[in-house]
Amino acid sequence: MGEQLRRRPTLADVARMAGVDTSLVSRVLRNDPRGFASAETRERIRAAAQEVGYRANAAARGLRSARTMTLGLLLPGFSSPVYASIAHGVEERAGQHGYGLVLGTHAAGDPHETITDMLMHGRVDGLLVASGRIEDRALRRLVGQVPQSVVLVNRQVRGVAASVVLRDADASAVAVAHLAELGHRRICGIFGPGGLDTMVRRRLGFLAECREQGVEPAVVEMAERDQRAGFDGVGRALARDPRPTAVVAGTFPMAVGALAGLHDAGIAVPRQMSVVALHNDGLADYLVPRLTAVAMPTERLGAEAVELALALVNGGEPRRVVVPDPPRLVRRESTAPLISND
Amino acid sequence: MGEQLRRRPTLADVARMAGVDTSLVSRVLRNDPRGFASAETRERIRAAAQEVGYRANAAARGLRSARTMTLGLLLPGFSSPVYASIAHGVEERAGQHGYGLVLGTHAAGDPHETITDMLMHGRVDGLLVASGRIEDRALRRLVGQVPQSVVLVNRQVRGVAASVVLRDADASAVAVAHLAELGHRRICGIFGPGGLDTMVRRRLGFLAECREQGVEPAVVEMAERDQRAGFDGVGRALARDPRPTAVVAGTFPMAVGALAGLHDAGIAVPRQMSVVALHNDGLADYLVPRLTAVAMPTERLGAEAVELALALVNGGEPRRVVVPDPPRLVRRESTAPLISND
DNA sequence: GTGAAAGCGCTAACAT
DNA sequence: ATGTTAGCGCTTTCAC
Repeated sequence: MGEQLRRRPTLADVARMAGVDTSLVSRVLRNDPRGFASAETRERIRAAAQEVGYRANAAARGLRSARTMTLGLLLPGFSSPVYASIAHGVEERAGQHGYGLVLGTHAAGDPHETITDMLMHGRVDGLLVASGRIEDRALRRLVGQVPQSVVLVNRQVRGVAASVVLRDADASAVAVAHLAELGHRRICGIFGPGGLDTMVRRRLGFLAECREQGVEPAVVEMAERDQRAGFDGVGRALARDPRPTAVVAGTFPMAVGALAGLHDAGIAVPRQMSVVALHNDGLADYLVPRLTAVAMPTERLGAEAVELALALVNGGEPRRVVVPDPPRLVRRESTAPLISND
Repeated sequence: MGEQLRRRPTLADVARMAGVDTSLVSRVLRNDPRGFASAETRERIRAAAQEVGYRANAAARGLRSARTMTLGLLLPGFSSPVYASIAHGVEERAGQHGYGLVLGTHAAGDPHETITDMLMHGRVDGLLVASGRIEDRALRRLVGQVPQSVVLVNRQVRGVAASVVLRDADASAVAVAHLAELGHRRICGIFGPGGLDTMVRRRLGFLAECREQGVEPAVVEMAERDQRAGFDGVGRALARDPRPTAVVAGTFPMAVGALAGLHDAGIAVPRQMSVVALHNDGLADYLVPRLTAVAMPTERLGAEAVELALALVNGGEPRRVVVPDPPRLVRRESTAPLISND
């Protein structure tokens, strides 16, 4: 019959119940190698803990050990499928290491505030920044204060040594190569703002592969990278002379918007215009037509970011990581061989 | 010239620098009403804190005050637009109250583990459960252990007293009324699993409004509520005899799937079949055709859940809240007047 | 194999 | 208006 406690049970409660000292309870419950209690005592302690429903208080533990076992993840918002996927990868891998996740977005407030609060108050052991929107300067300033624990996700910034990115240039190349193989010779790339380094890499990869393939490239640069930007961007692509016969959209939402824009313009996809998205998403199979896309390992991106962050937390050196998995073409219905040359 | 500290500055550092006691620093920095320091001292303390870059240690503060200033949010995953929107509402409102957000999903692991960990270890002051997938029993068990701090979001469970839901039945009614006004007399509702209480309410509202409007209802119940379920579900709807002339999809992704399914079946929307989605999303404007949808106040749902949780944390009584904002029809291109009776 | 004691950084009750 | 004191619950030497 355990005494009924009104308050949260503490180590002391368990210790009293098992007739041992708190320190021993602590060691046993954490499987501390230095806590080699006799099998019998161990059992008694475990039973007592079980009985009162003991749960270590995270604050006390964190205060004492200076480890929160929590990682922070800073996102631009919850909406984009790419960020959802990254977040999923982060959460899963963090969980495998026994780490929890504190989430912050900066859709509304001042990004630098959020960042500062999480790291500076010691709420998290490390911070993953997966937002393209925070200014480089703010980032450098932050990292100047706590260099050991900030990892950039899907982004590189001069002066920040720890980052994980994907093979963006190769993704563009895969898209272009696919279209070239289908016979397209005038391809338009619709990209987001040139200030975002993913976009820079994708555009460079696009241009390089066009040259490689003997394809005439056109580039449209938009101020955003959402559906509307794709919708508007494809209008600009159609105005080009000579008109391209295929489009590479810099993001998945842009491709969705491009599809809508082409439909509104009365251009049939893929008969009159082929469309490829950079990044894949479950939605692709439910669009009309089903969207050909270049799949990128976004979950793994999140997972690798966690690994790097934990390495830093444990005193490792900052590194620039490129997730090695190659981008992979998922062929669906929005691309087809070039038919007429006009 | 401030001494350069290697370690994180603490209250004691600031106190020493300002030539006062730590307790005074604590009070001044928190604007504690009982800490009426002289303007001059206050300034000195603020300056010192600024100089060394003092940030209160969250663990120590949490340990002492038994408040973490953090809320937990349990989601089924990051993908669904509805959950993204709820999460956004939660984060924003929590932030307004100075609360941070710990995120947990249970896409992969055992949901009850995640829940337990967050609440039981005192990492969060309250927990918002926005997952339809966790079994009622597990939920009741959890709430039995920590009744004061668990709020169900978009869900009601017998035995759990604190919850916030939307006017689901009214959303269905809005959709049906719209279709009835367009002349439709045979409407099919495609819903997710009957075990989810949102789905129950939407189906009931659907049937009630059909009766009200003198419309012949058909109901298709799917095991999921994603795009695929909508795709497959619309196939089942088409097989009904007499064939319905309009479809109400129980979720937004289901409507997306339904659109795709109808296209594959060669049924023109809205000429041959009207489609309405329950819940709205930015994607609606970029589908072909643009999707008519019933907008529901999901961000506010999240915000209200935060309010309720904080009320509980502060000793308030659990309540069942229904967000009062009425569902609102957003008319786009996927619905049209009934043309032929066959 | 187990216990005693100190202290992480902060807040709050009680002085003065 | 400011300082003293105690202690939140845990981990960690160091002793025995």
